[in-house]
Amino acid sequence: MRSSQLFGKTLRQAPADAETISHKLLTRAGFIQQIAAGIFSLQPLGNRSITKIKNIIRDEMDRAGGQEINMPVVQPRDLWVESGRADTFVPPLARFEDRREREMIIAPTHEETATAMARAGVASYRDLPFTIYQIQTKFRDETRPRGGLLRVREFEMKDAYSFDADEEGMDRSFQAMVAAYKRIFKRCGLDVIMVDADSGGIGGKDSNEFVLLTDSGEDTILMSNESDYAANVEKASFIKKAFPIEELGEVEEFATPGIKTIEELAKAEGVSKSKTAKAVFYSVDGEIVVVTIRGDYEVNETKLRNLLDGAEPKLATPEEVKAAGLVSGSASAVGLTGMKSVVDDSITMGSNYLAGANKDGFHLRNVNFERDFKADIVADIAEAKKGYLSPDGKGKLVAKRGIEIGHVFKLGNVYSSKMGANYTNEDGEQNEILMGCYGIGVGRLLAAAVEANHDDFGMLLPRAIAPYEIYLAGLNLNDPNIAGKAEMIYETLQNAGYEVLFDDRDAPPGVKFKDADLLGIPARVVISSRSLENGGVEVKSRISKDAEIVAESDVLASVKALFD
RNA sequence: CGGGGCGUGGCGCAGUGGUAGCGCACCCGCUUUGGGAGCGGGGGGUCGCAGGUUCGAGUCCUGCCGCCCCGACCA
Repeated sequence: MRSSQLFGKTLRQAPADAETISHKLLTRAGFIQQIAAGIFSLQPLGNRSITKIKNIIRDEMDRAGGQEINMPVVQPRDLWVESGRADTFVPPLARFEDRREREMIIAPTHEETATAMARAGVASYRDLPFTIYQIQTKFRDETRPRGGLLRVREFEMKDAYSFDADEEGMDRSFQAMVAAYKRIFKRCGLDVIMVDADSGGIGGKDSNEFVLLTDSGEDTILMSNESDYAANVEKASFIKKAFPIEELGEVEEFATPGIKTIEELAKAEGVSKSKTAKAVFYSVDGEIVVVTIRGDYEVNETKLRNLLDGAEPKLATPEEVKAAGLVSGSASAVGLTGMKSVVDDSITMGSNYLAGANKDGFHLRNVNFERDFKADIVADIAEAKKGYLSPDGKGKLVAKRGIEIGHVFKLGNVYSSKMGANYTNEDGEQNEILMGCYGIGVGRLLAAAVEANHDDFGMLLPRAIAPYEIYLAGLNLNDPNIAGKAEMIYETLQNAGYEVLFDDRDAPPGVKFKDADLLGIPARVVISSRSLENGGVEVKSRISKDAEIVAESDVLASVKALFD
């Protein structure tokens, strides 16, 4: 490709509203164009990188036994009613009516259609297992897109779905995808780690995220400083501090004028926060749920939601608290009736707590679980934080930021049971197909690659996903000698199979060098009067400071050596 | 959805009531060619939209829209 023909110009300055490195560089380099919040077009260079990423993904999906399919973006809403997600998916489905007034949606993901495909195509265990995948557009009307391609509303995702007859098969299919994912990220030059994750709105039991650790990421990852334990904060657990159970004291009310928080209470009584039982009130589908957790921990709302069968817990508003007859600042589960009670297991690891008296300006001493208040559910709903003990007993947790590039789920029968995706087993009985699903955000992967690989001058894309492999710059092409030789080298490199961007513009050297650096093309070849005087052609890697001069006849060998 | 910020030429910005400007980019010519060149000439803007105040609005007021950041939320 000749620069003079290339559509898309580089920008000297990034648009003022670009904040993250990848957004700035991808825009300046002419890879992407923003159309609306979270909606982008790909220009030729960006499209080439994306195409390369997609081809790597296809290659590895195929190698892992996947079969490529294609499912529609526009779907009847009925399909989502079947799965139960029509009204619960977050963000809400984008919907419209077609000309026959049928309710349609724009798909944010494709579990429903994939399940429908399997349901139609599978009759017997002999038809299983298989894995299908596509690279397809999704639309999610996020409230807050951010960071250029990092978080968008419309995006291309590689989504794969596995279908198996039994648990062992499902696990095998899952592991095959995990292995493929590791290869994909490695080939894209990304050092990605796999962490435990919450499965959120997709459902299923186990899920793992593939995360690139970087400060520009929006996810918080907790990992052990001594073992390979790593989890998204939504999922992360830890070993809670346990205290000896004392002899249970008698409940005693005392005045606490002006005391509204756990901190104030603990301080006033001269005890650690772990000696308090904190009550937090949530509104869940209009019902008040009281959550009790030891004062030294905080509630993880994702864990709470999972306990409440996926219903969205929202902190109760002051009005709701009041309407329920609760006294904020002095509330506790003691003596409360008619509302659901959830207790974090930290409460069972201590005794004789301080807690609210449900009376303005008063608290209680020696409050104990079971004796003084009960729970409908006792479970771990505490948020892990840095410094806490790793759940595997090895080391402490440290917190890092990361970008979630991929996510894999063991879905089990979540969709097949609701949508009736069954097969006949060896004994002639009907069984539910067990599924897994596996996603990679393609554009986000590119953005992450830029976040991970750049310097002050521009991108440093790995060869596998750079739009071109070689940036060929001829300086002073008005000189017919240089122009002629540059054309010959262009021919030679292309004939050898390299993807070459030939900067044939009538521009000063500085402009060409700056563009070469900005675009992050891994190799640069320069021919100029100076290089010719020095004995030929200059060959330089994007990442190295120095160039080497080689004879014209050795360009090919030199480039090859540089790539090896 | 809560908080904050910003909308003036392709990009970056200046312009606090009186003729819409600057840098880069773009077009033409000449010169120049190793890190975003020099000189000369030129084109391009309903100042986000709609109302209002005023003799007069990019500038003041009201409403709306869009975009960005933080938070909430999020396969």
